[in-house]
Amino acid sequence: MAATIKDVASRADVSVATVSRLINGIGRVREETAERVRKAIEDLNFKPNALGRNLSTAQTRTLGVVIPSLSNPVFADAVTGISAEARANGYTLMFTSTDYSPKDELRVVSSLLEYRVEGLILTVANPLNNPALELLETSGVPYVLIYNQPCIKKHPTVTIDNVVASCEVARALLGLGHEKLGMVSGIFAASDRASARRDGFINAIVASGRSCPMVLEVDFLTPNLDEILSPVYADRATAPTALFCSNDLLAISVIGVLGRMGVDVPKDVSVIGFDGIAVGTHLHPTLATVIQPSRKMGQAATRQLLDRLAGKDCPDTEILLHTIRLGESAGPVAKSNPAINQKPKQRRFSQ
Amino acid sequence: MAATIKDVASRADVSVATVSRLINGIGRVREETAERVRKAIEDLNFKPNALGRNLSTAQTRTLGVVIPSLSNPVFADAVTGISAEARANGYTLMFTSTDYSPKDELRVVSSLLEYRVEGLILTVANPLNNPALELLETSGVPYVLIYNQPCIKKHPTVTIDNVVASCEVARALLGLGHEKLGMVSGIFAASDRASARRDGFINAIVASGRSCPMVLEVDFLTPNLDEILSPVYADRATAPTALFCSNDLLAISVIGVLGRMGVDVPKDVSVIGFDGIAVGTHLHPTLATVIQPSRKMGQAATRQLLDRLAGKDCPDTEILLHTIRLGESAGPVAKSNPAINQKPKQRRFSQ
DNA sequence: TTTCCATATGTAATCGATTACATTTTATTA
DNA sequence: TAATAAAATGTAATCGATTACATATGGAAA
Repeated sequence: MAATIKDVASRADVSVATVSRLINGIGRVREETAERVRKAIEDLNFKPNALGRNLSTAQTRTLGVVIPSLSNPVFADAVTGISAEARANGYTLMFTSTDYSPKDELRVVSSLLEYRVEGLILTVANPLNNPALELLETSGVPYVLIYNQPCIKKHPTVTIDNVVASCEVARALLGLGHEKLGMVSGIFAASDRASARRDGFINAIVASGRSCPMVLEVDFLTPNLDEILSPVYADRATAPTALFCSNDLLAISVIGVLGRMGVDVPKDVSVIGFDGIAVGTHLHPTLATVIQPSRKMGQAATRQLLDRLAGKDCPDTEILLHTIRLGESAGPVAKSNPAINQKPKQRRFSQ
Repeated sequence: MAATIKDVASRADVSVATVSRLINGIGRVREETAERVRKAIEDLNFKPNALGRNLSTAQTRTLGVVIPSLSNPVFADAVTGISAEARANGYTLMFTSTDYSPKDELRVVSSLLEYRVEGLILTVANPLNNPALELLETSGVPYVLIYNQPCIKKHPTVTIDNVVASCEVARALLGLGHEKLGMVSGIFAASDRASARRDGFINAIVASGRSCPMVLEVDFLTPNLDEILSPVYADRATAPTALFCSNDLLAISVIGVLGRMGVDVPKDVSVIGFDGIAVGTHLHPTLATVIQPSRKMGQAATRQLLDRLAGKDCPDTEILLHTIRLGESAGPVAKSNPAINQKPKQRRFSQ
């Protein structure tokens, strides 16, 4: 099949050692010989077999990436950062997505370990009592979590402070005069981020002396947002005038659904998301959000992983800075209350 | 470091052959012995080293994926499809993005070949005279293009018919009564898709006896859309009443920019995109577009690649069906032409 | 008990590189 | 020119699996 180093060696009439030395630029090779070898490589269209090399050197120069899904641009952005930083350092990625399934997490990590990735970057559903992470710990292969919340287990993590950011969101909305706040969130069980964002949001509101805001939990994969939001906004007098959504995609959907219900954003309701995905800046109105430096996060995680591989010791948790962007979708609360509209309504409270 | 098959063998007091047989379920092993070996594997936390296995079997069960960018959800969706189909067949992905740089294409393909991926799925900037594809051809490793246009070189390709789809877009817009059509496109040199979409669009219009529409080429990475669109829409009497954008992200940006310029979509101008990314359905107005079955495309490409690996022969070009979605962003041309720019008011659509 | 065969297990070559060490060739110096 | 150092190259073990083939073991049939 493909040419091997032996084929090259015999064609150039040298030993495999000489070919190897030339390929890797180690040791000296006479220019005359080198020329012969180069020609043989060219002629045979030889590419060194990374399997042989890796087996011999016990280095694969390969990193594993495990994320829930590429459908959310926030992960895609992180992977872009990881990919760039990895390639800049001569590493190739073995990539897998888990569709938010913990069972897949374990299977996938196990498979990556067999391929002897030198390290892994991952986002898991929940880092607490996570079998995949436990497997990683016993295996001794370095890894870094991104997006996940720091937890008691002290997994190496690069992330932002979701709780603080969500507090800031609450304060910003209160600062705009909103008194009736609400949160629309993805499933908490599937995401420690969503939980942290809820906690920060609620805490800030409660700390300000107000009562607990309405929290709507929606399954992001099959969103029937209409059904959930329309009863709430049937009575505008009691409905929230500002909604915090646990991620930008959700926020965009919420704005769309509200629009179709005749509720204008931001005139009637302010909406703010979380993530800072690029498309948000192009919308009209532009999306208010918490910007995570996703690409940089991927880069930083890769950087840290490479440092760990090099034996440097790194802080367990690396917190990157977020930014709040008060886009056009969030504005001051409307002065006057719209016409009263009474209808029985049902709400789903969480927590 | 990590336990090897030898460690397991000596701990279970058997030969490596027996361990190997047990792991792979080949041949017979006495239950009593099997139990000892299983225990040793458990005790040592042994994971077979894929490098050794692959070297010996000359199979890596690995596929390479090369795409321009994950920032466009259309590629992310395809990768999702690839990932799912690959995993279902026991394959792992080696993933790389090229940032639309042909130089990176070659480098990256070369690297994947060294890792001995069994096949590749890729989207390149331009399949004509592409060094990366030439390398692939001489190497004999099977590959399948996705999204790329079929060309003279007969590369195996899974795609939709961009030309036909764009013709349909033109006809649909004409059918809505629009006479002044325009196209906003990404750089043609960086994408054979963009070129094909332009060609189909223009051809259909010219074939209908009308003159060539306005075509605006914009650099997608640093979009100064305002500067390009505002002179055009300074004079509404001559400006296009319908814009075809070469992809959805661009269409979303265009709608945003128009909105900020006081031009309402779809009342003043209809906008239709291309790709069918998920977020488009959640916007208000929902995005009119050409839906590519991206996920399915990734799946089909993987399927075809596996078939090729299995020695089946496949058609060079596999064309999947697209769908035109006339979302709310495209509507009938306005009856009367506003002589003077007027500020848009609250929009309200039913259905 | 002996023979024979199926089953179970072991031995050692192999995959394609790297690399320590040995050996040969070339250049330098006296 | 011989002695010696430096440079160039070769030999063979090694990485961790698989697997063809050889051998050992045990039970059934003769």
